[in-house]
Amino acid sequence: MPNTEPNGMLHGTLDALILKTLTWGARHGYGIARWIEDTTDERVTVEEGSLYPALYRMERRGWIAAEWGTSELGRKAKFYRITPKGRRQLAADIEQWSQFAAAVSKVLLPA
Amino acid sequence: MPNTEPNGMLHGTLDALILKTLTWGARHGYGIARWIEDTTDERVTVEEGSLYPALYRMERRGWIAAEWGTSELGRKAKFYRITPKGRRQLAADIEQWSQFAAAVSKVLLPA
DNA sequence: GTACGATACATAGATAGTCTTGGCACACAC
DNA sequence: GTGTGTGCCAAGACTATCTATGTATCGTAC
Repeated sequence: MPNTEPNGMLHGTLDALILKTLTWGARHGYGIARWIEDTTDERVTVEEGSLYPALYRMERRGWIAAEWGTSELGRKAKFYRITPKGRRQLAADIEQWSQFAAAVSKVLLPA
Repeated sequence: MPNTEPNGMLHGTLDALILKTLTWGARHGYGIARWIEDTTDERVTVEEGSLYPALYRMERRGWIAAEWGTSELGRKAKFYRITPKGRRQLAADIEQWSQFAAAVSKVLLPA
């Protein structure tokens, strides 16, 4: 029974998830969302109304770069790749997530 | 070097952190914030502008109950305790956090 | 005697990001 | 010819956090 993630828990982690996805190669927006959902067994879902604003935001900040191309199924699609600046951001985000997740778990799941 | 948590990463977890804190006994708002920061080695900080609205919200929802009393230092303070409804909510929140954190870590920190 | 930091609560407004909903376009299967 | 999957986009609502500020008391240092 997937979809354990309802409210705004993605807050602050969506960017990192997208950046990390792109380290495996360029992908279009739709493909990014599918990949994240597949990888998390549908426990993290990415709504399109969250995905595209996030992509614009990150492109504006220079973390990713976009280019129009053709999808595997022959459709017009915009492909994103991660930039060097994006990789630095990702590294910082991952460090931050690790610290934060460990801290929260220490409170919520004490031995 | 504490304070690794900047932006709105607390989103969706603050309630659970507060509820969990109260399972160790009734506390006033200020004490809750101090306890969370101490327990996480200052890696999670709780701003007062986030704390008090959260307490009101949870009281309104019946997850916690408030009562005026006197602090350890002899000051007037409002003490909160967790209700049975709050305990059920906490259990659900913890389950949700575990699933979510595991899913995100699977993406961000692959072996 | 006053300036400061810690304790303790409270509110207003800004901010930011996600979610809801809807629309467009194409392809394929039934 | 209808539905489902692919793919993009935008407007607005929503919600929670953060910033900033205010109140008040107390102890301590100067």
